[in-house]
Amino acid sequence: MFSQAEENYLKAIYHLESNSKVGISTNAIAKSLATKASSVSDMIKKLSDKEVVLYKKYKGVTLTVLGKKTAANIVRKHRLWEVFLVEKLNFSWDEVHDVAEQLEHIKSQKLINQLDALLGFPTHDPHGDPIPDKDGVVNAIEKSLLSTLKVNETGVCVGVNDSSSDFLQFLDKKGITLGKRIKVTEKEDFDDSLSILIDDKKLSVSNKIANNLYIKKS
Amino acid sequence: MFSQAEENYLKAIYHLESNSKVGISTNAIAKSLATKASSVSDMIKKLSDKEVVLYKKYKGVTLTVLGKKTAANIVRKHRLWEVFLVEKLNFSWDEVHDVAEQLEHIKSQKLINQLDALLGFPTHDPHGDPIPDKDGVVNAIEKSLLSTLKVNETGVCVGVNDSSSDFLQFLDKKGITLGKRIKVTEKEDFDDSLSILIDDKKLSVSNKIANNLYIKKS
DNA sequence: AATAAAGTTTAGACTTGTCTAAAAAATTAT
DNA sequence: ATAATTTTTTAGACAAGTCTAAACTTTATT
Repeated sequence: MFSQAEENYLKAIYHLESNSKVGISTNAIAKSLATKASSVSDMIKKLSDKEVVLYKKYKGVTLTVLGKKTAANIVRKHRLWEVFLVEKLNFSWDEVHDVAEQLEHIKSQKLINQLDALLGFPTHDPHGDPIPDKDGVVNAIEKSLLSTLKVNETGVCVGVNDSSSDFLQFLDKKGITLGKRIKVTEKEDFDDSLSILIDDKKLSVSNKIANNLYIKKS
Repeated sequence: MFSQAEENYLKAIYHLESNSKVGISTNAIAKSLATKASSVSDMIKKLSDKEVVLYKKYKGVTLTVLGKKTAANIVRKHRLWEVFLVEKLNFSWDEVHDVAEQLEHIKSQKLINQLDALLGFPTHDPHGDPIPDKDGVVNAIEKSLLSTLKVNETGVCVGVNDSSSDFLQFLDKKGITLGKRIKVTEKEDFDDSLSILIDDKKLSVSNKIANNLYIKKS
């Protein structure tokens, strides 16, 4: 059994590992959890004792098979709760994160199995992120950043890279939601902004936006 | 904002106060939370500093208006989650308590308001206990222990005094569920056991059972 | 009313998780 | 290859919450 703090560390390492092939540094974990490197050092020792991470002093940390499975299960719970909040309790996609951060630590296998069933066994959360299955296996779909599309290419919005309220509310305001088809009509060289077509309407989006919106090319 | 530990103390005091008109003793709280009197003494000082309890050394403790409202809100959340687990996730009434103990500490006003709506604004939890409203007001119904019924009186099951799995599963096995009508046909003097009629079937129940089942006389 | 028993509080210690400051190791730059 | 910089670890401290043991109050007994 893991404490909430331990679970949060496992989750952070899990997310960091998905974007990097080498061991995760103490500093990276500290940054991701808004804590200090010294606290991370302490916690890593505990997690190593519990055999969920591999740790060599000064050499960074990697999840063991058990650690990966444990972390995936926390992510699974987080994302299922997000679906629940949006689908059943009428939360918008920018409101769910903080509550799901709390709900993900609730301990009950039956709870999560039944929740999964109630929601119709969803595969993705409201931000387009895949929900790991019971064994921690993730079925990731092919996706690209909008910024990588070339002029005249089209695709469907399938996810976001930044889940902050600010960004999500901005997308809402512009009418950019998951499932919408986007066509890139122009690219400005000097600021890398894009002109896009969405719902037959013309929209201009900055490079920052284009770097945080995932598209499935089609 | 209150920690989980603080919330658990408030809830314990709230429940103890409902069965007693005097200040709640340190020992009573310790017993109810399965902790030690010394720990209770420490915590009571913190709660007193936060102005949710009134405390005079050696004289027991009572909730302030703020404390009562805070505690009622935790109970409200606990019972709404219990309804959710039974109604939406197919838990049985003997399985919900431990999970609701965790869920009651989730912090989100919107979550609980929407959950209330999803459930159709229930007034009672699966064990027949009343759900406090948003202001902490409880609408208790008239109820009596089965053991207080006289021969030939009838009533409807409306609650339990003991919510342990063992007792609830026992009731399930005997077919005694909330809403069922019961008629007392006989009372044995030597062991205070009862003969009852439920669903036109004759059943014998011990005094212990009769002392833990609430009935609305009718 | 004095004493015994029961209940309550305090003192000091321990655990978890955090922090700051300093020491040690690894990396980068010259 | 040595110096400077960055990263990581250790040491010591602190807060929350708990415990045991001892001291202190209150209540019960005779």
